[in-house]
Parts: sequence; structure tokens; C-alpha cells
Amino acid sequence: MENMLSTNLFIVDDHQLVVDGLRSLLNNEENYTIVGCSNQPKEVMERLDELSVNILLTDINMPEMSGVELTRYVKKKHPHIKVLALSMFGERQVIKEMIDAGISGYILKNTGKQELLEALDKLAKGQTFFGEEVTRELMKSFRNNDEESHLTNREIEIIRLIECEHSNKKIADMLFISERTVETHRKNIFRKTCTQSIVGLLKYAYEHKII
Amino acid sequence: MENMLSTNLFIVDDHQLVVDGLRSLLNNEENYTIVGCSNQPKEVMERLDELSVNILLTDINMPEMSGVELTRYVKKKHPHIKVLALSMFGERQVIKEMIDAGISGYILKNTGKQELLEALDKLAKGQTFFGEEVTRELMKSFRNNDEESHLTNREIEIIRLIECEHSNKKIADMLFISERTVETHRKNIFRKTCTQSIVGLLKYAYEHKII
DNA sequence: TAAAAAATACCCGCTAGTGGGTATATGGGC
DNA sequence: GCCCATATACCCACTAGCGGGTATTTTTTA
Repeated sequence: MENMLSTNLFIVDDHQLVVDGLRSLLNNEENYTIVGCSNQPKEVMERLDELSVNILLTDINMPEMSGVELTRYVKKKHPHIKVLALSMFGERQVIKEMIDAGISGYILKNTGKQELLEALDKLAKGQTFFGEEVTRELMKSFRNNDEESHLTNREIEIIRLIECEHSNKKIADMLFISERTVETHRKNIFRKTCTQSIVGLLKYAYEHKII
Repeated sequence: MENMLSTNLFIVDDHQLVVDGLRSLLNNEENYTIVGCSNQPKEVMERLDELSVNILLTDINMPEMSGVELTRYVKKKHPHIKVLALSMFGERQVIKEMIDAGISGYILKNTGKQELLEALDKLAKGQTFFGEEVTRELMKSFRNNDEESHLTNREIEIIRLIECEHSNKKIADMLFISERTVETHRKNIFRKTCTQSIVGLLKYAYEHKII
């Protein structure tokens, strides 16, 4: 019996275990109703004609038809349906293709229930959701198109001081500048390196031999 | 003309440039009065008998007599005098010996004026002060006496997740535990690895092949 | 079985750092 | 002189993380 207030989900994955796992995860969620499941993308195409589906959860690697193709079909034939892509890995190229095809969200299969629910919530509201690791892969994608030479000398200097575990205040003292300035440099560094945390920045710095 | 309210300093370093530099730095500080300078530790011993000195700033590497020996002498003959050790490097062994000898503070010569003033302020109040890098060396000292095997499996797991740039909340979700628990694990990890920041921890983890 | 270690989880208080943004000064190139 | 890049520095709002601590439960060890 469909609840008029809940979001209707359709799950497609060539692995029945994944399908069952997702069903098990979502069965007690009162905001969502699973109106269908399948291992066959072709079957999905037919059943979507008969069902009222809000969100399609789809694997991206299926032998019969890829998630990219399925997404393209769905967005063309049923533009109102949001597509949430599921994958074991966050390969950059695939993410990009799925985005081009029109997905609204992308999460990895190894994420927790929380992130899945968060994604569904977002999609149900018409928003988009890209999990952490997916976002990180995207940022890496942008990052690889930049040259390290676009970091200024000052910024490199500050990265090195950060690696020495100096606080912003300490760095400011050492460089005879304001702490506010150090913060601004940090912002610029994060932006230029497309990193989102000190951990990411450190890894970037090691990879690019800044340190 | 000595100001009764200011702290009397005596500077000893075999390099006149360092002495002059410190004098220049401190000459306009109204809380401090430099009552004497010297390049000769032996001379210091004599002059301390005649002067009212609150804090002795001393180099640790002097040809005539090491800072350790001088400190021992001063603490024995003039126990009220606080000793602030100055050094180019933060060698672990030397730091330890100076501490054993009775210094109240230790900073590196490459630190900024701010840290010097902070150190003097602390010593003037009867407190101790060890600069960042000195503290770090001390922590490394403790750290090297520990085996990595004292980290539990859970803690290692969390370190790896931190390296993946996951937030505490995200880690909690993934491990099905409370965010409070993750925080506690982090505290324990910092304590066991004797690190004080994520940067230090990351470096530790790479060095010890945890990641 | 008792003790120790590990895992879990909370309380409280606080701030370093960050995201969003704006703006000015300086130096170099054209 | 203009434009651009870089360096400097601020405003505001906010919170993730951390330091200090306590405690209980579960698991492991002897």
C-alpha cells in the first residue's frame, strides 16, 4: 500500500545481494517506499512506464546495460525521476559521464546508512548529493589540470610552515604578518590546490614535492 | 638606572651578534632591563655575584663552558635565577641535559620576538616555557621509546580513516559508533603517539607504516 | 574467575580554523 | 597610466575538533 507522502524508490543492480541489502536498509524508513527492484536495466525501462517512481537507485556497472545508458534513457523518458548512482569505486571518468547523463546523486556502496539516507533526502527535495569520496575525486580531477607553479612563493612558504605543525598565529609571528593574512593565504591555498582539509593539503604537498 | 619593577636579564652567548641582536630586541621592552652581557661563561659566574639578575639567557654551545655546566653552576650558586636556554637547534639529548641542569625555559634562536617575550614573561612569573619545536622534540623523545604495537586495532583503523580525510562524524557513521567515541579514540591516539596535531599524527603514521 | 585492556560514550568549555566575503597597497609589465 | 597578480588584512558567523575529565561495558588475558 503506497503512502502518498513517501518517496517512491526503484532499485536496480545486477547483484541481488546489493538489492537485498538496500531493501533491508530502507524497509523501515517511513519516508521511502520501494516500489520495485530489478537486476535487469532493460526490465527497469519497461516497468518505469507503469510505476510512479521518484528516485531510481542504480548501479553503474551492469553487464546488460551500463548505468550511464540507463540514466540517459530515464532522464529522457522520465525526466522527473531523480537518479542516484551507486558504485563500488569513485572512478573519475565514470563520475563525469554519469553527471553528464543527468544523475542527481552519486554515492559509494561502502558508505554508511546515514549517507544513503542523506542522499535520498536531498534528492527527494530536488537537490543533488555527491558523497565525500566522490566529491574528493572530482576535486582531484580539477586539481590534476592545474600546475603546481600557480602557487605563489608565499603560499609555498606557508605550506611548509603548516607542515612544521605551526599554528596560524605562530606562522604570522614568524613572517611578521597578521594572523588574518595567514588565514587568507590558507584559503587561497585550499582553493588553488583543490583540497578541503589539512590532510588533503599535506598529501598534495608531498605528491608535488613542495615539501 | 634600574627600574625596580622590571625583570633583570643577563645575556651570555659566545657570538656577539646574537648578544647584540637580543639587546636590540629587548632594549625597548619596559618590563625588562638588561643588566649585563658577556661572551664568556666564566665571566658570568663572577658577575652574577655582584648583580641582581632575575633571568639568565644563555646559549647552550659555548667553547669555554657549555650551557649545561653554566646552568648547573647558576642553579647551585644562585637558585633564584631563572635560566632561559637559547639554541640554534633542538637536539633532544641537549634539551634533556639542560632540563636536568635546571633551566626554566628553552627556545630556539630562530623564533620570533613574540615567543621570546612570551618566554620571558613566563619565566618572570616563575613559570616555565618551552617553545613549540622544543616541545615537539621532547614529545618525539617519548614517542621513540614506545612501540607502535601499543596502538589498538581500532585506533589504527581510525588513523587510516583520518588519513582518508573523513570527519569524526563520518568515521562514526562508518564504524557505527558515536562521534563522542571517535573523539575519545583520537585523544588516545594523540596521547599514545605523542603527537599534538593532525599533521604530526599523519607524519607519524607514514613513518611507522601505519598507512 | 579476577584483573587488565579495549571499546564505548558522555559532560563541559573553548577556540583555532574555516567559509563567505570585501578591500587596499604594491610591484611589475605593457 | 592602466591592468593584473600578489600580499596584506579585515569583517562576520559558525563549528569541528580538542583539552580536561569521568564512567560503564565488553573483551581479553593470565
